[in-house]
Amino acid sequence: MTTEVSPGAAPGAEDDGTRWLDAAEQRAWRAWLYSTQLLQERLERDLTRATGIPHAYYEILVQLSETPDRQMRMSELADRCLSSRSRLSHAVSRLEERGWVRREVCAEDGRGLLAVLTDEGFAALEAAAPVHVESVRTHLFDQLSPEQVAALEDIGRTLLRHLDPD
Amino acid sequence: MTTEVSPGAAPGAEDDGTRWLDAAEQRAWRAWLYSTQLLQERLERDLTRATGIPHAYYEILVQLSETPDRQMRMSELADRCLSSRSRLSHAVSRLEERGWVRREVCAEDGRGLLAVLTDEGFAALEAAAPVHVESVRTHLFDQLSPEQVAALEDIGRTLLRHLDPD
DNA sequence: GCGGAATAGATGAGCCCTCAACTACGCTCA
DNA sequence: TGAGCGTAGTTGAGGGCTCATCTATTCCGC
Repeated sequence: MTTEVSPGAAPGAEDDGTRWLDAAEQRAWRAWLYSTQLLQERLERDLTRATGIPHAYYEILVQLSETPDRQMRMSELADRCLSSRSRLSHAVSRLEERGWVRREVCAEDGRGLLAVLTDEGFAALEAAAPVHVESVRTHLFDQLSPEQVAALEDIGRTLLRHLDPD
Repeated sequence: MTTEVSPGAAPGAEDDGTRWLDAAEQRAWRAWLYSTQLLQERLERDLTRATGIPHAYYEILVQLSETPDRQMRMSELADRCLSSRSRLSHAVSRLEERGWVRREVCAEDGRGLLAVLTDEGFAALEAAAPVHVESVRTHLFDQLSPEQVAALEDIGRTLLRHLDPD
């Protein structure tokens, strides 16, 4: 039994209707699975060790910082961070405890809340950004040729059209 | 402030020594980050909903099933699963509770333990495999051209040489 | 053989995430 | 105007992971 190849693929190749992976797909799958897992763990570890900020929280700070008044509705923030509402709610609570974000009531919609990036939060992001970029560069872009970078973008965009059609 | 581009990149482009990302790198980074995140979440959700098996546990069952006697030293299993010793130890405990794996003392090394895949564990893997392959095919390979699949393998291998030089 | 370093693995605290409720507010239509 | 439905966001339980720590065993040099 292998991951994605039929249990009997080598000898008998029974047909159970499953579209098992061929050898090239199997190799690509393993390469993607292992490289993304290791890269994510590496980036996460570099960032948290140096700054104490998990990448998911870093992403929240980034999204808020990119907005004109450094504030955003919770649900829009969740969408931009590819986060569930629940996850964002928990995360913003933690960021509030650190004093990096605060919640404000939303004037237009009594149900809504605004997440606001504080000056402390912005400072934390400014301190973390160079560390994180260096890590991304070291473990990703320094390893790839310009052609590979272009292919990576192409593949990523292709997958996003399917996974997140907006 | 953007993720990987200097805070002042647009107007002043101050030089603080950080090797910020250029526009193409920024696009590739976002495409990789979002697509891997969504794809992993999607595969994880498909697998756990249909079978109750998290992907990390599935990987353990796969590795054990690929070995001749369906057993392996804990530390080798951890290496093959790209897992920490601690993570594997916790995971095998959960798998033992389900009756899918059992631990056996290792004859050659009194410190060591063998993780053994049970018949129930093998059956669980056999049931889960078609579901998982279908998910991988639907969300990954059905979306990509053969050239993209080849590029994906190439990029993954390149990154693995750096991240996991064995 | 014996003392110290290295290796194998387990364990528990703490953190993050998911999932399934749950509250609160707005919108629509009779 | 108020019943019902949809939307915004929160909450708590439960599970998986990390990190530091701990025990047990083996290896190695003297």
